[in-house]
Amino acid sequence: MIRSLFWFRRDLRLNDNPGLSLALKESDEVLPLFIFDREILKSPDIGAPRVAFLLTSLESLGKNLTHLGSYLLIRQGKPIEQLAAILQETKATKIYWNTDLEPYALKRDAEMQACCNDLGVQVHQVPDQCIQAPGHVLKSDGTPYTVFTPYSKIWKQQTVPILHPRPRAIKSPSELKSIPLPSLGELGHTLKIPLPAAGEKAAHDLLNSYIQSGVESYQSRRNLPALDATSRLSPHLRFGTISARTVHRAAALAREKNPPAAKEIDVFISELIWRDFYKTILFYFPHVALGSFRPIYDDLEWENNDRLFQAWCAGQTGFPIVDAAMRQLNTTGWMHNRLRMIVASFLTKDLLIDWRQGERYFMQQLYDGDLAANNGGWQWAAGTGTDAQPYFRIFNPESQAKKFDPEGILIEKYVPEINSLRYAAPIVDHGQRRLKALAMFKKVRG
DNA sequence: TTTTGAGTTGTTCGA
DNA sequence: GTCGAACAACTCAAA
Repeated sequence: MIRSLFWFRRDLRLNDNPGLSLALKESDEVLPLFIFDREILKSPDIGAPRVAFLLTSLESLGKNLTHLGSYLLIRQGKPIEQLAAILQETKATKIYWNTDLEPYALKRDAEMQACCNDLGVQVHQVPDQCIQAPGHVLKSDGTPYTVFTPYSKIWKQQTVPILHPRPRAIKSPSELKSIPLPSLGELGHTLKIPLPAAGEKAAHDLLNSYIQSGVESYQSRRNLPALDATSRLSPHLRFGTISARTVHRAAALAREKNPPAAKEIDVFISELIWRDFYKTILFYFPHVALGSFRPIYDDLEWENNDRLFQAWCAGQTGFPIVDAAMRQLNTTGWMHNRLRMIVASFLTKDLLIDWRQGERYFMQQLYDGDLAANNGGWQWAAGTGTDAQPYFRIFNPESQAKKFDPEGILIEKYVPEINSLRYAAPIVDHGQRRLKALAMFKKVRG
């Protein structure tokens, strides 16, 4: 009788879960479990939105497991200690998990692997996060790409892995002592904004409705934040309540069925490739998590004025499009991609504040906050990253607003006081700050 | 090794 | 108002 553990982390689903499928195939009994990691919970990058989304996703996962005749074992503490205890309690001889490519996770998992080696427990780590795992898209000399366009060209030549069907039943060992799912308050957070529907069903509902109407006009409408023209799948991809492969498959089928919309849908697929690209960059160049991809830019002399930073966070800069964007973030836990670029450019190039401060604020406020994607986006905007925006390309908040919110619908929604005396005066002069930013970059470029 | 072409998402200036 | 060039030469990828 073979008894295994399956460790859920960022893959909170039963559909297309390659690690879980493998565990079920190779075992008579599988115990599914999740561990609240104190290390992660106390990170300053964690905010109430993500913890709340996690809790709801776990609740839903637990119910779904119950329907399959199993259950979700929950523990809290240091993963390696908890897992060692569970291995002992169950006498399981194998453990499965899907690979997580973040630096902290890689280190933690390597330690767990070593611990299992000592205990004589077999470990199976299964690639899952990317559609094309790092190593599948490399230059001809075997090294990783650092430029997106050639990366995406090779990416598209690869075959996309098949989807793993949802298990029909899961046989688990008799119930172990589980802690009840903690409440948000118990984890030290309070949620002050609406919580989007979490869990696998919500993710599939979102995908289906977006594929039915939305994806066929992605390219034309994706840059207009006043329209609800994007999929909103990002938190689900973040927590794995849906797999990127599943999203890709649905988009690829829609593309086949609707050839006139192929170009529109290709841009949507391209965003999935960007997701793989930044995960791969983080995997091969983990220093990006702490500093610039190009070390020369670690010498930039940011002003880091705290009053300006607070005004940016609060959406009180006096620049309507920036304030609307920040208020969208603060009140919904989500920000449209076009707006993310605008506020990132504004923080770095107008306020001359280190991109890492903005990166952290985003992580605290976003439901979809993901290290690789968020870091990649911020480094792009700051001009410090791979494929960096040329440093002289500085967004003008006014022309961006004119181009992408021409009727001022978004601004009106989030900054209703726009035409009254109550509205803040601009906290900086864009023209002057632009020149200052150019000078700041010129200094480190010699 | 050397050479060549290209690079997510822009802005400003001057004709 | 519109349009093309400059921004500043840099780095990467591939031949």
